[in-house]
Amino acid sequence: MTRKSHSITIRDVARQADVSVATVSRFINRNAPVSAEVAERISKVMTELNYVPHAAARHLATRRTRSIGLLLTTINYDFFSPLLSGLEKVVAENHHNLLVATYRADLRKEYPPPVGPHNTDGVVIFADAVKEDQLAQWHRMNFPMVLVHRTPPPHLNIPYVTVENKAASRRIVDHLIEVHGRRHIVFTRGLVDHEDSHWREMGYKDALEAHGIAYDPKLVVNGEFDREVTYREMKTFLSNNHPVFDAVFASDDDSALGVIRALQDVGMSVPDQVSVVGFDDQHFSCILPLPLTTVRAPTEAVGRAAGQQILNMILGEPAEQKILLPTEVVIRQSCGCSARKSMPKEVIAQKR
Amino acid sequence: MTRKSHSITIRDVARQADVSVATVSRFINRNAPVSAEVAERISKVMTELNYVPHAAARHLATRRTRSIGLLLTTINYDFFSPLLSGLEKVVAENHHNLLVATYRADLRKEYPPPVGPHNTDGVVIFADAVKEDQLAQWHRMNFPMVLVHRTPPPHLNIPYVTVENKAASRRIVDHLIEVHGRRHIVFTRGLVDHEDSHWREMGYKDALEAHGIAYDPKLVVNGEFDREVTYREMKTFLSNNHPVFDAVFASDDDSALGVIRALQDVGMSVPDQVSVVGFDDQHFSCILPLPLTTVRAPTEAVGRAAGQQILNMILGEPAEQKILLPTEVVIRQSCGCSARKSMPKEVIAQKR
DNA sequence: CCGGTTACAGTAACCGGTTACATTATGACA
DNA sequence: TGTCATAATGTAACCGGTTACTGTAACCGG
Repeated sequence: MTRKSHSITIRDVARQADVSVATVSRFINRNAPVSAEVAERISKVMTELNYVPHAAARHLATRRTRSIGLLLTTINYDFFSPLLSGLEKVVAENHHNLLVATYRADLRKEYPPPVGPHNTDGVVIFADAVKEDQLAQWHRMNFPMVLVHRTPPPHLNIPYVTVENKAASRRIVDHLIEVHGRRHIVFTRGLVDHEDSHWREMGYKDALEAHGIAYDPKLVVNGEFDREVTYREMKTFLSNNHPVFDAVFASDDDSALGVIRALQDVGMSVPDQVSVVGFDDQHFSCILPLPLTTVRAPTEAVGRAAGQQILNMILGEPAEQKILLPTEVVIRQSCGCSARKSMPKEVIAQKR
Repeated sequence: MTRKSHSITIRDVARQADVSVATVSRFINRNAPVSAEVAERISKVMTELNYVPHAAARHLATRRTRSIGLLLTTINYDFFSPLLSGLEKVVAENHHNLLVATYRADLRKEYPPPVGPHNTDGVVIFADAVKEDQLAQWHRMNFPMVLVHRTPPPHLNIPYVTVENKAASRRIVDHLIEVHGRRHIVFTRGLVDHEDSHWREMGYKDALEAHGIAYDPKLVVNGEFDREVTYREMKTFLSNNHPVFDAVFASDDDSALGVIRALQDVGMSVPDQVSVVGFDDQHFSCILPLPLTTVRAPTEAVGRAAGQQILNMILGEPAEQKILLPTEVVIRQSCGCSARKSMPKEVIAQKR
């Protein structure tokens, strides 16, 4: 209110340095030669006046915001920490800003996305944070986008970066079958609209089929990538008369925790009676009482790659249509493999 | 480049709806009466044209960006996930945007802070992300700021929100002394410039003094709030001839992990020989092989409070000068208290 | 010495909104 | 009926930068 805020402008600098605003602008942006003498004068006045160019004015004139948006469904989840970290790093290195926003489904009717062409030069979109029609519209107007942990809808060639879900899921379920002789494997599904969940389930099915095991929909439990939900659903599963099972492939590490707890509740021992494996290799997975056998997803690298991509697109340089980062099965003990006697080395070595 | 981007402007809408730009503006901002008939027309044209006001133009005209900045030293740390989550929630609820930026010390010489008055209507500053002279300058120009996990320098009455460090540290060290009879307690210090670390050390000293135990600087180890650093420093500590000790108060949970690993390396048993306690109650702390006795810091609430504060300041409403959120000692097993037989309930119940 | 290039600098239009001020129509009230 | 408040709308200046266009002086090869 009444922020008269005699903010000092480029004209103040120009006047004080006895040059034109154009010259000051050129000096700031180094996009045209300025004599050493004048440069010196401008520079001095700028620090004297503590001048910082007004971003909005610059944006308006250049039609570039130098900021990129990140659209998430939620932040409240450890998973996003490395993603954000990787993204912010490359965005900052390239002198851009990062606008982080969530766009929950219930807001979609009433408001347009909080970040978009009006706001940013491009956006990174996680999973199903925005709907297809919005993607299509932005695509039509050539607005730079990179999808993360999802693929574009058909006929929209929007670059995306995600991780190898299916093959790794296949391998970790193979491990359960081949090494531990498990044949009745529960899958706790993630969020239904989530491609990660879909492909992890595909990998699961693949593994079953490859070993001549029939897919039994009764062995699939909903978990929503959530520890608590998975716990509840597993309890329900266990309290009804359920098919025999001897292993659980949880769609992520967090839900694996819910699974383990539910099993312990009813007195089933992990990993002796039931092997449990997860996905993601989150920060906590290696330091659990029963270190989790899981699939390592390079989430920080996903963030970096997405940042690199969106910056390329903004600069008009070519972007990869598809970046699929490799994942890796990490054998620990929750599947039944032998225990080490102390906390694993990686507790320490693991990059934060 | 050559993004001709015939972005549709308010004048396009005005022309098509056969009204003036002022009327359209008034309709959009609902800050002056517009006849129902005209409103209808404008509304229709707007959706037809898919018009979204250009943020920069609006910012320039109103001198308000409707976005608030968050300045961190680093993101790569699970600790920030709940902070961000809480902050983003209230910022979004109040129709503002969140600009997340890191400002590492090595950038400070060369660049001004990536977020500031040129960019945002106010900033939330974590710990020592910006230096005192910068704080002073912003304060002088009345730029809204809220400090988080730090207090303002003397004579700058900048509102801050942080957690109760000293009293809780005192209590958890009391616990070590009174319940477990420990009297030779190592403290692994956090980052030296970090107030949290400072006050946690003060609480530690208080507890010692209250029990007539002399403070021994040889029992203080540097840890920098970092698992790996703490591990290394503890190893160094243990390999030189060190004073006898029977407990460790780590300045945060992450470093407690490093401590435990270092102790296990040299064959000391936790908690039998040495009690270990931490601070923060991070997401993983309750699911460790040895669940950590620690102090719960309400980090998500800190984020929410900071958001509320900065929004108040921006709206010119009064802000609390100081918000000190309570912390709570959480007794688990790493101090030597009795174990429960399965994973603690809170693994499930804990809010994500 | 001349035409042409280049280095350097200034003027002013423009980016797309907001809003102070002006204008007209309308209804209320004395 | 004249006065006044109010509703509804328009005109144009302004926010603080960038940049197209223009101009001058210095420099260069012939």
